Amino acid sequence: MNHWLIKSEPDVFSIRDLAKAKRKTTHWEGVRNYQARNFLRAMQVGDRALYYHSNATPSAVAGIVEIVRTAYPDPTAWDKTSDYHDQRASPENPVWSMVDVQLVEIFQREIPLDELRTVKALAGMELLRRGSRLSVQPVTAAQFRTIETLSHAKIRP
DNA sequence: GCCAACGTTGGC
DNA sequence: GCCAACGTTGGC
Repeated sequence: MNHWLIKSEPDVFSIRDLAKAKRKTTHWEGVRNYQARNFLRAMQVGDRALYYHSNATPSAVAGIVEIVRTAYPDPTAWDKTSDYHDQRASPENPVWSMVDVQLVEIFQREIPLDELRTVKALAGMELLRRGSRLSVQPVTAAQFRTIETLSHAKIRP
């Protein structure tokens, strides 16, 4: 099982929106970066991902989701009315992929970015790299566990 | 709203 | 293949 981190702007689709969705599941559409797409394609059913709120106050890891369907064509790519429309895409040549994710847990306590930066065990995280903007990225099992544990801590460190 | 860092595009 | 111009991401 692999671990991941996926970003969403809460103004667009927050983890609470996911909690309200049918079966607490959504299509992870709109990824338009090749590196991120390739990580989507590497996801397996049962993999877990940290749900990160970007462009938020504060930006933070907000919870955990599980991959419940592996990558398949993202139809918003050839939908002219979609914000995610891409000229090059068509049903015959989808170009972009999405997976389905299901809510596992909303953290009792979100872990803000500035706190993540203080945790030694997380020093190698892609998210924390200067200038990093990758919206789908792998995390190690140890990094995943560290963040999960922080979210359950009763007292702020 | 600003702007640094990044990815993509397209001229050459 | 280089690289300048451009558009986007995302922290602040």
